[in-house]
Amino acid sequence: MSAAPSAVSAAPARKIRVILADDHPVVRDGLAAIVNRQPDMEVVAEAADGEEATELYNQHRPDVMVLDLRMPKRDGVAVVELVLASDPHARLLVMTTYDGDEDIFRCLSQGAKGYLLKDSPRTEILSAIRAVSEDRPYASSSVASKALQRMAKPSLTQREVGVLQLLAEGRSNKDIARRLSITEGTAKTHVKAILTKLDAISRTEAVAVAHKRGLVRL
Amino acid sequence: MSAAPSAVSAAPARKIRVILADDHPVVRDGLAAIVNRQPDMEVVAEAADGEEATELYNQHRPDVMVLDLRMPKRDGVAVVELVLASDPHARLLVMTTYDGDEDIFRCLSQGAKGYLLKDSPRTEILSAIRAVSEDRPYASSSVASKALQRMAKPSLTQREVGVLQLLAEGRSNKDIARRLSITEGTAKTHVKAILTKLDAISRTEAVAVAHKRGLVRL
DNA sequence: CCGCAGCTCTCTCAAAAGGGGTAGATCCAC
DNA sequence: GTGGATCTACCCCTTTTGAGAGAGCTGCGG
Repeated sequence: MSAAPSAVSAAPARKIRVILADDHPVVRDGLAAIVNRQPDMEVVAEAADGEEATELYNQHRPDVMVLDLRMPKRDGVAVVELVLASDPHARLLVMTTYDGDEDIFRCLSQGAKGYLLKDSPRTEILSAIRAVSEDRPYASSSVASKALQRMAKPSLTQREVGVLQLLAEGRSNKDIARRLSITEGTAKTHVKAILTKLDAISRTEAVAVAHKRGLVRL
Repeated sequence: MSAAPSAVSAAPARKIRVILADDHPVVRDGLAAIVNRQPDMEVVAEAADGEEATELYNQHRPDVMVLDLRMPKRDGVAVVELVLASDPHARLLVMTTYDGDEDIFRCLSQGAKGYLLKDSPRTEILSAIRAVSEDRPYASSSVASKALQRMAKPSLTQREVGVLQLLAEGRSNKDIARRLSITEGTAKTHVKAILTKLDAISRTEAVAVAHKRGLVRL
């Protein structure tokens, strides 16, 4: 970044170099088509999974990497972590299908510069890439509002997330206790805390809420 | 189709006319890029929702329509039904993100010619389109095996599906009974049947199984 | 006409879940 | 070091759930 920081405004000479990381070939092609249609952008590499994404980032050091949140081998959160560890100035744009995925916040708090929904219109995708390439943060409007809502709501502790995961698999309190090596009473205490925090009446409702918020995986 | 049925093998003159229907612009662009790269295919229209898909089909009468299963306004199942009602020879290729979505089977049994996962490689997508355009059925290998598994397993009755939906929302038996205007006892009977058929011990586990199998929506 | 599947309703009983409160042990931050 | 959050564990009590077993009613197909 000391080598060529000269991004003088009226200089369309240097294109925004983009890496795409998504496990769906169709999505990669679609993004590539959209990006390459722009005179000031170019796709320099494509990754089909998280490992590849990390490697290709280090090989190419692009201006922006567009990252799917859910990928084989290494998910978006892990890629963000690894890439930023090796390049603290990396500009990462995280993309996901699901609105309300809890992992978005994990990515953003770890330093991803932007967040985008997969069903966004082309113009929004391009705005996001431009914003992130200039180191400006970008978030879908729907996410900005969710972020606020989320702040208001109490977050689950680590233990509670663990219990919730088992809850979502349909385990009983007794079963949860056995798996976590705690007493059934303690398991019930955690479940009660989860119900309160998620504002649910029953464990089943808690699981429904957790799915909606992307707190657990399918 | 009586006008020009002459699809003599060595006649690359007439291209396979394709309509794409998907609510994600990125996916449409990706599919369009893949299809238009082929010398013997062309995209003649794109739809962003189910209503548009139905209209455009009737306007263009393409050789193949590639349909996303989940779309705004009208989902894949409904589009398949409507299109086949107006054109019983329509060749429809249904596409979805989720493996194991129960609706696939509904589409196929209603007459969709093929099924495809969104994360399929390009070659598979093209094979599927070619197969369907020639009126040959096509299904991802993973689906073929699921179809068999599914046959073996007991299917839920209409009522049970309704109860399961409420179950997945976290409703209690009493609540389910009220909403369906039946007694709590009857609700319990249905729930018990669901537990038996899904091979679950608790209602929460039943919901987990239902999610895995795509029996309920988020 | 009979049988079967689906939906409804009833009953009993044991187990699980949920709501309330209390409290000791850590660990971390102010 | 005091306070707060977290994890652990326990108490009592009510409600809900799940298992088992019947039984009446419909509508459809053999």
